[in-house]
Formats: sequence, C-alpha cells, structure tokens
Amino acid sequence: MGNAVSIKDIARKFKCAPSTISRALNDHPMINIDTRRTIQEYANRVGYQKNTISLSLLNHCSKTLGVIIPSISHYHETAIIEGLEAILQPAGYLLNICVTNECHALEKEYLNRLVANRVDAICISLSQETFDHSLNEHIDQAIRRSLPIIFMDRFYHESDVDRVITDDFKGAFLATEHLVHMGCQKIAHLHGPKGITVSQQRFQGYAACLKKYGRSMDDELVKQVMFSPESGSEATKCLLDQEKKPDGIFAVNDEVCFGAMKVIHEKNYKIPEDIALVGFDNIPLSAFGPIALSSVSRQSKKIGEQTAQLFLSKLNGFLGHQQFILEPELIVRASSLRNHFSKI
Amino acid sequence: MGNAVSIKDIARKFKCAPSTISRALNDHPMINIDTRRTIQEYANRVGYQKNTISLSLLNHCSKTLGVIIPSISHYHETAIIEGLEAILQPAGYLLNICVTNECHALEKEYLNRLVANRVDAICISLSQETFDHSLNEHIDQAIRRSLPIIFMDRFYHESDVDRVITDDFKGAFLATEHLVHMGCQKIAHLHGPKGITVSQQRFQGYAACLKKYGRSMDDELVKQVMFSPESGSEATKCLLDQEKKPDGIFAVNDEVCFGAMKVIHEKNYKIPEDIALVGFDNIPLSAFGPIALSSVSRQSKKIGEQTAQLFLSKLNGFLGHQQFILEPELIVRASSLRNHFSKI
DNA sequence: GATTCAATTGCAAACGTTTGCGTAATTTTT
DNA sequence: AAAAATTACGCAAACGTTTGCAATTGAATC
Repeated sequence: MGNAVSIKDIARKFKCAPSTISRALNDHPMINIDTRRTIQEYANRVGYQKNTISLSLLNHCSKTLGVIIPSISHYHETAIIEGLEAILQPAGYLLNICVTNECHALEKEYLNRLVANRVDAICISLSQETFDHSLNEHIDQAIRRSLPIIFMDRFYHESDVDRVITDDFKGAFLATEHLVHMGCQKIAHLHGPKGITVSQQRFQGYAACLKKYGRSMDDELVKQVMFSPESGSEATKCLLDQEKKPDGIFAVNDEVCFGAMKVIHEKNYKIPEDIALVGFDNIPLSAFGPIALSSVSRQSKKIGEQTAQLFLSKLNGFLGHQQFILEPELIVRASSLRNHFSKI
Repeated sequence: MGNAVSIKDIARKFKCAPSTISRALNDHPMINIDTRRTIQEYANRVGYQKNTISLSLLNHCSKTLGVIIPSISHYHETAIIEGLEAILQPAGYLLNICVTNECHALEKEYLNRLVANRVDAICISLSQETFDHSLNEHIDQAIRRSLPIIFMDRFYHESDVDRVITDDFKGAFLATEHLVHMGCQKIAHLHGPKGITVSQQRFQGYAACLKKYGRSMDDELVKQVMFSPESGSEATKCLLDQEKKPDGIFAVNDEVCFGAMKVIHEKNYKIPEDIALVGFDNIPLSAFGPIALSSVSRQSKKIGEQTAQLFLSKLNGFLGHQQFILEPELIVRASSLRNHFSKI
C-alpha cells in the first residue's frame, strides 16, 4: 500500500522531471522514443500502476458510480446491477454499491458518503422509510449541487428528475386481466409494503382492472405482505381461512407467490383449478416451482442498462431530464393457465 | 459537480487561510470558538461536503474495499455482500463491487482498476476461467505489492493467503451421509462446473462418504451441471432416462435441485419416496419449493462478516495470514426425510 | 514598561498526476 | 554562417485537504 511506486519515484531513478515520466507512460507525442521505451520498460518491471485518485482530484471525475438500493437479496436488484455493469464496465467505470435495508438513516448516510467520494452520479432506488417520512431533503440537496441523480423503480418526484422505471401499473393490470380472462371471479391481491411506489402502482393496476370489468374491490381480498415467501404464506393463510375465499391471486412478487403456493397445497386446493396465481418479476426459479408460475416480467436487467445509458448521455452533455418507462410482459405458465370454459 | 464548494472557497470568503477553515470544520481544539461557529454555520448553509478524494491521496487510504465475484445472481453471493456491508458500513467503508461473469480477462481488468483506485483491500472469489488457465499472475502481483487480498470461497493457494471459506467437503459429506441414512442405495451427484473449488470439494465429500459406507462410485450417477435450474433439469432427465436410476440425489446447489424436482415430478416419481433430494446453500426459497428442500447451509452472510473482520484485523496491524473455515449445517426438510425402515 | 505566556491564525509542504508554457539543444532552412 | 524551426525536456501550478511549525496578537506577570 505505502510502498506503491509513483511517477516521482521513477523520476528520481532517472534523474528527470515527473512530467517526462508522465508523458512517456501516456505515449505523449513530444517524447523521445528511446526515453519512452526505457521508462515504460522500467515502469512495467517495477509494476507501476497509475494512481487514479490523483486524477480524480485533478479532473473532478472519479469514474465511479454510486448505487443505492434498499435490498440486494432479490433477483430484480441483482439483475439491475448486472445491467449497470454490462454497460459501465466497458466505459471504465466502477460501482459503489450501497444497501440501505429500507432504512432512511442509512440511505442518508450512504448518500453523503458517496457525495464525499465525488462519485460521478448516483443511481438510487429509495428506501421504504424515505417515503413514509417524506424525508427527501438529502436527495434535494444532492440534486441542488447538480450531482446527477437517477431514480430506478422507486422515485418521489413527479417530474424534473431522471428515472428509469417499469410500468408497474400496466403490469399489474395485465396480470389481473389475465386472471379475469381465466374465469376468476374473486381475485385477491397480495399488496406489497406500504409507501413503496411499486406496491402502490401494482395495487392501482389491480384496482383499475377490477373496475374495468365491473368487479367491486373487496378489502377482505387485499392483504398486506412483505417481499418474502414467509409473508406470502401468512397472508394466504388468512385468505383461505376467511369466509370469502379467492379463486385467483395476484401477488406483488414471485417470492410471495412461492409462499402462497405452499399454503394452497397444504390446504389441498388445486392450482390453477381452484386458485389461479400470478406473480411479478419473473425470477429464474419461477418456472421451477411446485407449479410453473405465471409472472409479469419487468425486464430487470434492462432497467440497469437503460440507467447506465441515461447516465452516459448526461456525461455527453445531454441536459434535459429523461424518463424511461419500460414495458412489462406477462409470462403465462401453468399456475394460471386453465381452461376457463370449465368454470363458466 | 464542478461547482462543489471547497475549503479554499470558504477561506476566500472569510479572507483567512484554508487551514483555519479545516480546523474549524474538524473541531480542532486550537480554534476560536466564535470563528468555529461562524465558519461551521456558513459551511452548513452552502452545503459544504468534504472531498474525501484529497484525503485518500494524503492518507494513502481510500476507505473503500474492492469486491470481485464471479456472479451476483445467487443468494450466496448477495448474502456475502450483506455480511460485508453489515460490518464495513459502520466502519465507514464503501464497497466497489465487480462481477466477472466467470471471465478471467474481466477479473484481471477489474483487479487492475481496483488497484489503480487504491482500494484498501480486495475480497475476491476467483472466476472459473482463472482456474482453468492457471492465470494467477495478476493476483500474485497484487499480493506482491502488499495489497491485502482476501479469498472468499474460491482460492488457489494452499497456504500463505488470507481466506474465508466453508468446509464444502464436510457439507457434501453430511448431505450424502444423510441420504445413506435415509436408505438410499444409488446416490447420484449433480457435479458443479469443473475447475471451481467448491464443485470439486463437494464432489470429494460425496465420494469420500460413499467410500466410507462401502459404496462404489458410479460414473453414470455423476452428471455435470451449471449453477442453474435449467441445467439441473437436463442432468436429471439424463439420470432418469438411463438404465441405472438413482434413488437419491445430492446436487451442487439448490437451484439445480429445483430443476431436478421439476423433472422428477414430470416423470411421476415421488420425492422423497422414490428419490430423495439434498441441495446446497439453503436459499430462502428452499423451504417453499414443490417439496420443502433439504439443503446444506453454508452461512453465506457469515462469510461476508468474517471476511470483513479479517480485513479490519489486518488494518489493526495483524500481520500473519488467517484462514477461517466455516462449518456447514445440514437442514433436513421433506425432500429427503423418509421413514427409511420402509425401504429396508 | 519590559517580559513571558497562551491563544489564534498563517505558511508551506505533502499526497500523485497532468499540462501549458518556457527553454535549451539540435536540426533544418535560407 | 546566421536565422528559423523543430524536438525534447523542465518548471510550476493545479486539484482539496491536513498538519507541524512559525508568527502574530493580546493579555498577564514581574
């Protein structure tokens, strides 16, 4: 660490100025060809590695992106990271990844640290608590100092920001409509954590679809869950224990669906005949559950790629705010595919 | 970005030296209390944020860790990251996470970039290709410049390195032994990608257990897979189509098991009666599959935590190399739990 | 009123690199 | 052979911050 060889060290060795070394190593045209060869050979031999920290200081550009996400334990988030890296690695960038665990204080702490580290931009998916408390001052402040902030999935401003999101409303609508088409009469919804944009949007899409088809929304058929299978099991138990039982469930994500499937099986209901099931995210395991799970794909990796490209376009001087809304796609599998004529 | 206010800016404003501002902002004892208050208030008002890049340059310490992993799409890897952050966030560190996609060239590229960025240490899980080609020069070089390198899971040196791993051999042994105890006579193994330490170790554990119980190892019962459910399905199809069919399967990880379960069901075999199944990693969904999946937990998060603590101990001057081998734990669930007396 | 002491502040170097400008040395042109 | 042009290198500043040391100020002591 401390013994890293620097340009100054090499300059001392050759009794010349650091600028000469710099020019030699960077193939500057105004350098003697022999000097260059000699210096490069020596640098290679002693394992010289450029210190990009000094360059960051000089150029006001760290070639690093901050990524703030509430969690990293789901397919969606890791796919976003894969998408970001796919575009940004070739561009020479590194990613500072910060996981907030949905905690507002941590989000604030991380954001400040990233700003202090002078990352070139921050890609953020807001924590749940940041919504609940409407504590967005730290974000506003970052935007005010004209640090590029790009929202992924979860945003709080209606406009005037850069963001890349999926049309969760539409995805939920498609899923619910599919259940309607499959002949479901009582469609339940496993509603994601309150205050999170995607939860709300998916609920709205669900509600809008019910309305379109003249179904009344029943509070008893809407249960609150976390993004975990355990939570899905619990909520489904409630649904199946109550008088009004659903014959279709649209859940906020696939993990919740896995939890639901477990309970549905245990109670000896058949999927999809008794209860049809649609999830969200299209996780890799969705096709490998007890029953292949129908799910709404939200192009998770594409979100990362698009975010990265949005950032690069800002680097190239694109000034206006950009908003990308990705199209969700319903993937129909066995968990919801039934011959609905048999039910009519 | 360029308009970030610096200590020099504030110094100009107050017509004093930058050192005074620095002392005021850092609550240095040798500063007038009123000056300090005034300066701090002003700094707050204009949103001054320390530039840690200059500090990194000064202190030869970036408060950043490099993390190089072959993939980020499995529970194990994300849990490691969670473990790292749990310890390193409170210590003021940021994580530069690099995903190599098992590609040696990318691993090398990322490693150089991290070195250039003067991260304080690098936690690495080697790519598959790095094994195949024995191209470890980049690692050796990094170690030679006395940059702390900590291996996670996948290492290449036998000693003289810092590493945190799970006892994969033992985990595999436990899993296989459990299948033996459950009365399985023909235990198959779905072998992970070649050249990866954990694949080899798990295979060794499987083989050692068979040997202990006097079973001969049958090449027909060992199939090569990738770490995906699709691959698990394919290999299981092979197993079930051949003459010699298994009555127990130990798979290199849980995703592979999900793929196996799918095929086993399709072919109308019963789990665990006809075929008992044990996986590895104990992913969150393992308990929520078609049949609750038995699995070997390898304390993924703990690996991250232990790695972080190993790093911190090196910071505090601990010089020797440390090796932590974490204990795996067999979690028995329905997929392997059968009344084996019925089979004897 | 001269001396000592403490309290504040300024100065300058350092971290590693790049780059515009100046300058010496060498070559080309007239 | 003198003038002009070219080549190759050095100098110094800059990026933002900290810190040991020197300097200044003012008050307190003799």
